[in-house]
Amino acid sequence: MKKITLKDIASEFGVSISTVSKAINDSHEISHSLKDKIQAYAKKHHYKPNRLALSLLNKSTKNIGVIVPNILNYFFTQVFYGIEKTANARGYNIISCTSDESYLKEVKTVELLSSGTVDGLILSLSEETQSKGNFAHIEEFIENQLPLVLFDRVTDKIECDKVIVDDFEASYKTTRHLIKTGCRNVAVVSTIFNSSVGKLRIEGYKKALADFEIPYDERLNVQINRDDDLQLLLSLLLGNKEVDAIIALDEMTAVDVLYILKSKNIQVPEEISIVGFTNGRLSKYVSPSLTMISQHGKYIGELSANLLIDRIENKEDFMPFTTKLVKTSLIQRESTLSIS
Amino acid sequence: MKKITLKDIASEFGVSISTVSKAINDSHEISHSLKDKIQAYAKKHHYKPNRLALSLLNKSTKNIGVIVPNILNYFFTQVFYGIEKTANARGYNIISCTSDESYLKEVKTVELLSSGTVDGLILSLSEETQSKGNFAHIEEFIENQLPLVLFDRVTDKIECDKVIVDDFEASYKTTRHLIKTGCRNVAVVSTIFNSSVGKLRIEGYKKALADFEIPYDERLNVQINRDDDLQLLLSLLLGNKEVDAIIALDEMTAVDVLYILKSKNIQVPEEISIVGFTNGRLSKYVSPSLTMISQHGKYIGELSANLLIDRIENKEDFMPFTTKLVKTSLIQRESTLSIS
DNA sequence: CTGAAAGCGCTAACAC
DNA sequence: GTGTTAGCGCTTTCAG
Repeated sequence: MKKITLKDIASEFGVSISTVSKAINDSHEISHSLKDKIQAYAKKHHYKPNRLALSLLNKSTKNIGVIVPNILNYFFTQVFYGIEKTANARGYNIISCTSDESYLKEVKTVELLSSGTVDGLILSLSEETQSKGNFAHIEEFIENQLPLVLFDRVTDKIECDKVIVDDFEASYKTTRHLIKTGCRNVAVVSTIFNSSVGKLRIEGYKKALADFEIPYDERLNVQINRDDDLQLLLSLLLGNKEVDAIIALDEMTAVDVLYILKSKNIQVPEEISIVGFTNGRLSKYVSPSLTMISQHGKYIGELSANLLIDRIENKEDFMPFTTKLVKTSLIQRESTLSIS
Repeated sequence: MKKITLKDIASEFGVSISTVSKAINDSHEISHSLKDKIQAYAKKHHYKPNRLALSLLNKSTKNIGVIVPNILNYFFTQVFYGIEKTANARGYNIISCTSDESYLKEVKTVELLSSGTVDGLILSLSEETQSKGNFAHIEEFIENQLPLVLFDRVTDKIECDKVIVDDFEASYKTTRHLIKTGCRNVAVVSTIFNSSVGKLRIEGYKKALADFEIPYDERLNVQINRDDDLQLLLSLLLGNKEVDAIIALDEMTAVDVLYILKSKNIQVPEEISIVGFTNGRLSKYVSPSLTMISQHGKYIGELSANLLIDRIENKEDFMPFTTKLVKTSLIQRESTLSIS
């Protein structure tokens, strides 16, 4: 049995198509007897109005697009989870896409989504897009009158609602914490030095150093490219200076650093403390467990979805754009010393 | 500037709407001069045909629906990744939904998706659906002539393409491996005893025991409910008998078991070996690292997507339904003994 | 109470 | 070469 339409029901009862429509929508202008019969028939045959037709008519799809750089990253998975949950609760579906950190794929995806498939978009910029600094595709998206929420990886060049992690404060308080536990030579290992997020974290780190009158040392700021050998760069770092703490800007790197230190028989945290960004599943279970910064991904997702849907449903009122700053939490475990 | 339509362009040039359509689609029946002008105008104003209108016309949305029980589970994230990748490569978008292991949410989602939003569906049954055994919603989906691929958590009650992990073989070979390393009392800890997958794994386990003429002992088959205290049940298990190996049917449980054993000062693998299902990110990094069964999630996703899209694009030909059985790999790490 | 007609944005026969 | 018409599935005036 094929998908059933109003037309089918109409011819079945020998009435017009609009009568059927009204009957199904329980209009008062239709006689009870007819309504009952038609409704029963519709139920029996699992009639469901075609969403495409409705969307075309109402200019509202009840879909929202989500583009994240990499779904395998636990932080984004969590955000995604938060988005999905609140969007569903508010009657929206998610069209999910991955940019794979590629500028081109991001552009293509945004264009695709802007041609009528979604009522709005939640996006975290790909690394390549951020380092390129070319945002024409999202400007164009906004010109189509479609609301956009940028989260985590954002840019000043675009005016829209944003949800960002307070990365500056996060690395500031982390660095300060490390210093208070007695560390003097805090290094940073970053795989995301091109992204807005990576830069903010470096700024917070520098600010904390400055506040404690510790000079910033370029050599303690280690940038890791995709093909770089972390082991090698870490050896260089350790050869340079008496490093006593390392902040890793992502979870994977934090764990890798831990393992490299262990293989070098360096005691964590006695000799070197480690703190990592993104409190995922790994950090709790490695040994020693890692002190991490939680970004509250699920909450960020919820916030973004609510912001977007509010915007979708109040298109007339021009609310000013907001930027929500989500504070992080430092989750202390075994890889750092306690403040004495 | 609002979204631009054919109508807008038509009135701009004082021609008919269909002329514009033809011009934009580069039809030979339109004069070069007009075509050039219209195409230039369209490009300049970022004209994009409305996908909803096209979908309504072609009865093809180029969307596929994906419903997984829980996106935070790394296996499903991987499958999802695989689906996304190949669907995109073949020109399809993903509408992603989570059932949250709830029967009701699954039913609602399937119904929603069946009303014209997608060309087909990839689904892994929620645990509640499997234990309930009620598949009316997906039968109804199939009646709408929409192709369906079931993966991992499947059922015999539905005829469609399926992609499943060879869970029987997986636990068979795992159990056999453990026995060959000298273990005699292999226990199983399952949180998914209601699901098809969980049951198959128990079957494979039993078969291996039988092949080695080791009697099956009910007490070594531990079922954990969501609210149960693993620690307690494990203590009971260990009090019962000289357990020398534990197979955990999911990664989280494997890690938990490891930590509980460590807290009891039981040596892994010298006193007790551990093997877990799902080779996620945790198992490699805990200490000792865990021997795991990899289900090749990404590959399962790719396979499912290809199967579905093949079916979508060859609706006329009645290909018989296939069930693809994906073999697992046993990834040996430190939590098991080697075969001497 | 029921039906005809218009229109959402687009394409494809079929005229002119 | 260009325009008219019909139709995808549906809702919504507006007539009857």
